[in-house]
Amino acid sequence: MRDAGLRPTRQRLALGALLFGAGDRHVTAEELHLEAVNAGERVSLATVYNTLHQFRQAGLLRELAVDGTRIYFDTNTSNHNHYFVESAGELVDIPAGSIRVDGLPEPPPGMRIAHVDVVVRLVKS
Amino acid sequence: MRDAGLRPTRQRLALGALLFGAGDRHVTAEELHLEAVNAGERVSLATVYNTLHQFRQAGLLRELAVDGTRIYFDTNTSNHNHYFVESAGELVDIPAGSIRVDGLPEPPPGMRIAHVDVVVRLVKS
DNA sequence: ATTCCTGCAAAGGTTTTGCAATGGG
DNA sequence: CCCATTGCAAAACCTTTGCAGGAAT
Repeated sequence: MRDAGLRPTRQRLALGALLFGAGDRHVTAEELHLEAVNAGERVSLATVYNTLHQFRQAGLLRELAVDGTRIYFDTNTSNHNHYFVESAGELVDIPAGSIRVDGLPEPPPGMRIAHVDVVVRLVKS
Repeated sequence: MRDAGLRPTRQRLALGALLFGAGDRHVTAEELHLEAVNAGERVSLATVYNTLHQFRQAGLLRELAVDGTRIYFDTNTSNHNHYFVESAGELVDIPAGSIRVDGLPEPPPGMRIAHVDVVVRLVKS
């Protein structure tokens, strides 16, 4: 955390423990805030937003835009893709390697590819 | 339009003309509203939202969730993918067929794949 | 005449901001 | 002691909703 130029404050440590203490996670700011409060942490929603963005800038989280109204953060920053169940607002990892994307055209001049996001939308059948 | 069970009102006709009169487009509700007003149409933002959703339900538009805070509508409903330039909030079609996605795993039981969205995020280089 | 549609303004949900107070280093 | 960080409340945004008036069939 110091490596990222962030002071290890009580709030950041608590949020970091929740985020990285139990495998790969997908959370919204509000979900994480609720979890922290339920765990007895005193932390404001504004600080949760700040912290999530700081962690993302530090490369600890990836931001996912998947439903147009919420922002999800993913603790797994490696190359992988997602299922999204719209009815539940639920995100699930698809293991890296199982999906292969071929045939990407050259990006327009002056641009480079930052990332390729693949979202597989699921509905009940 | 009647086929979709929608009355051809002045507002819907005007928005339809803007959307489908000039090739493939990607718009947000606010952009389309501004365009309509600039073209001298009297139409409210609420009606633009209503109309976009009705057109989407009728299969005339596809909804794209690409930046977590806005909803884009795409007049091209065929199978294709997108570049997204975050700095400009700009969406560009990638021709169908140039990208191939392989190796999709089986969806979880009781679920089926509604759609696969591929977004190639571009940054200035 | 009936039913659907529109517009306005208000409400809703999520995210950001301003600024005084707090607390790491 | 500094200055980054926090918390609160307000504001900013985008989107949806309620309902009265208006338009289409």
